[in-house]
Amino acid sequence: MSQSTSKKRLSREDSQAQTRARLSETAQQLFVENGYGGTSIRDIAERAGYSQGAFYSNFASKEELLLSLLRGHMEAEAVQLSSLMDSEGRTPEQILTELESWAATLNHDADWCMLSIELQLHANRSPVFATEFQAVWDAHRAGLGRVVGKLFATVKRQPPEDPEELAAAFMALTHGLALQRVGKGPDSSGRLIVLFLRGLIAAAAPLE
Amino acid sequence: MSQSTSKKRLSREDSQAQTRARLSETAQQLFVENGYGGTSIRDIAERAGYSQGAFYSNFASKEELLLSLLRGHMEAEAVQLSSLMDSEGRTPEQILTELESWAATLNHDADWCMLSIELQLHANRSPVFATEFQAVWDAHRAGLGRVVGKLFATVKRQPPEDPEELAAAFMALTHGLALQRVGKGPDSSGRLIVLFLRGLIAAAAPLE
Amino acid sequence: MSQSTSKKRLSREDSQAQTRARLSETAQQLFVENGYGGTSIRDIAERAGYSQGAFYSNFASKEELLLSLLRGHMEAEAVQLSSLMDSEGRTPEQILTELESWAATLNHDADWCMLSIELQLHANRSPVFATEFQAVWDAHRAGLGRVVGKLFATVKRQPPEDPEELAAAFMALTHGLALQRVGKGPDSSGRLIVLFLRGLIAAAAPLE
Amino acid sequence: MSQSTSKKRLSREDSQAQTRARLSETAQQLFVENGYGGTSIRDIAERAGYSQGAFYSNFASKEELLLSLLRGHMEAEAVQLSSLMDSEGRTPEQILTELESWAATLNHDADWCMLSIELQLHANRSPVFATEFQAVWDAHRAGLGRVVGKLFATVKRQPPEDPEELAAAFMALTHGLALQRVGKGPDSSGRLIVLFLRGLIAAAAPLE
DNA sequence: TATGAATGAGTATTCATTCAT
DNA sequence: AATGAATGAATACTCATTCAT
Repeated sequence: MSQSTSKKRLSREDSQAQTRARLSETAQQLFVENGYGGTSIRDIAERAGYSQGAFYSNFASKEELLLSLLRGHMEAEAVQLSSLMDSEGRTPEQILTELESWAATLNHDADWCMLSIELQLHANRSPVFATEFQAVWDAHRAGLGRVVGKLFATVKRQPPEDPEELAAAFMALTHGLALQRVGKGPDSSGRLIVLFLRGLIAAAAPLE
Repeated sequence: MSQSTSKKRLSREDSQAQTRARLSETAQQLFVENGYGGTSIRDIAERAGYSQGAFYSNFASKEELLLSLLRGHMEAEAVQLSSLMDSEGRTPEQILTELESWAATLNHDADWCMLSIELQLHANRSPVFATEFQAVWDAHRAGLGRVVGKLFATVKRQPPEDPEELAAAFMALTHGLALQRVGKGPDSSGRLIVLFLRGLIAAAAPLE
Repeated sequence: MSQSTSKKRLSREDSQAQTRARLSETAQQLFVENGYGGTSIRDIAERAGYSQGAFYSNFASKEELLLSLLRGHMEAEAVQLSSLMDSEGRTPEQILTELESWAATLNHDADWCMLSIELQLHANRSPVFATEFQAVWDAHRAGLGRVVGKLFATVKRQPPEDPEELAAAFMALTHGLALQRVGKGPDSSGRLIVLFLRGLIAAAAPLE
Repeated sequence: MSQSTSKKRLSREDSQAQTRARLSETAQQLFVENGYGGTSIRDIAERAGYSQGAFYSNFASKEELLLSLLRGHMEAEAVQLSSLMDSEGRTPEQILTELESWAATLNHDADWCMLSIELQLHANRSPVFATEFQAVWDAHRAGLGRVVGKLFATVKRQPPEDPEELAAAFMALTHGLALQRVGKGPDSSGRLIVLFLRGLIAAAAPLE
């Protein structure tokens, strides 16, 4: 009578999904605030309003939780990249505008960016984590690289570097700026990426 | 009897300075390897070959040691920046080459760069540390900003952005790339900075 | 409708009996491998292929399960002892051979023996358990004591000790040897018991 | 001035030795009472009147403490065995009496015996521990084996079994009886060992 | 100045057990 | 009857820090 679509009672699955989601969310906040190493499972559970045991009913370990966040990260970014790529026949100006708003969106929630830094730092320390991380990272880099390559093709100029390397540089710029910015002013990485890209195009040799 | 200027026996002061130096050095390595939070005072003391007590004879706390490293950081960078600035009458090409080698030097010891990231992360967490850190950071940013401004002046172009902001962007790029690179290939931040700068110059309006 | 005597579907009772049997069996293995204290209910349930809840549907607690194993133990041993006792008119040689094969059987499944040790250890710690354990133990000791007494009567010699004490000593020997033997060579307790018994007989005074 | 032989102040070494000794002693009691697995480091430290950290200043882990107890065990037993062996020209009766008092002494402190069982159980579970344990065990077995061999030589009889195997059987008997006896009556293992030995001698063939 | 034993709060993780489904 | 998410206390062990030597 009272379960299924009711708002009061959640089915067991939904209830666990909720617990898991709340723990994930809280963990993400805390990783950004205090770093991965500086965040204890007790902190996460307490702040999310659960027992420590509840954490272990949902995640096998702290690292597994980080991996789970990484996967969420990956999915969100894949969505954004595909919207940068899939529609045809845009002008270079349109592509640049979209790139700028891509960076802005990514970082409007500055937390995403700091989390990304925590992920990178942890990948540098845990080989297990590094393996999964690398895959996500490479995919992302390749996706953004294709956008950059497409931009140069549209303006009929030769990219002065492997577009993937340029993409990696833009990601690095974004992360480095997030590190500087924490809690301070607004994010300028979108604007700077566009500025740099315009410069590269201006200095690039025409195709052929 | 046997101390003072002898080479065998160090004066008490020198001996303490040596202890302090060895602890600092070891701490820096460990912060880079394992992060600030991931490094214990016991680790530092043990790896440096001292007791934990020796650590507390030289530093009031772990954070005080980090501040001490920050000051060393600052001095080293001030030296490098001043050598970028002080000689007159260079061609734009020379300035770019020097900028490239500046980035290369800074990161040839990639450790410096990762330590810088640890410093930034910790500044985001400890207000006490943040204050001291900000001063150092601002000075550095201003110094590098002047170099960038000088470059645009030399080529008689209008910088497309406050030179200090560009300087911050290059530092961000350098840090972001260091994060990506750990343990992997060689550093490419110098090359990329020069590439971006050439682009900006190519796209910049002439002065007046 | 479709259960009762069918072979495909077990009646609800049979199905629960099966669950209980599988949990018991698995628990016994694990107690032997890791000790009573070293075995968690989760381990038992998981290895048996059930949930933790299923455990609590069948046993009130871990100790209750141990008691259940103890009762199984008791029944099995009672069967073996009665087969040592019930047939009349055997020669001493036959009795000794049977004793040897009793020990061998008991320990061929060395697990029985290690479980017995775990039971004893736990009885030393839990008064509740000790009470039930004592009853089983005493019955077993009396039964084996009668076998020993019968042997001395058959050879018309005076036992040099209360036959029950001798029986307890043989059980102790068996357990002590099991403890030494774990995972190693074959069990020699049967042979040693016979060796010692022959000695006692050789040294014993004739009756009257 | 005031340290060294003073009773009030212990030197740092002595003070640590005392801490270590108290922790060892307490641990031994608790291992006997609750088993190795059933004893927590918190229990040990609390009962001994120290912090948990003090435990880790003295022992690297719980297992290392067990190894330390094992070594103490070994030394104590070596002393007892050598006193069984070294004086010449004893009658068989004297040797038997000494064997009886050996068993009695060993177990007068019944704790030793239960500890020995805990050691054996743990050796069956931890390969690291097993290695060290085996060495001690083998030495002990060989020592007691020599005593048994000497006894048969003295009475000019052929031992019906490798004396070392007989020795192992007596140790097993002692341990098995300790398991039965906990908290109950007095130890009878010395008496039983002598009884069995007399029997073996009575049944043994004369030397050549 | 340097030592390192000791502290007490903290770490990640596992436990037996409960209870809504 | 069986499930498994959740609990809260316990586990072994590490931490930064103190202080008598």
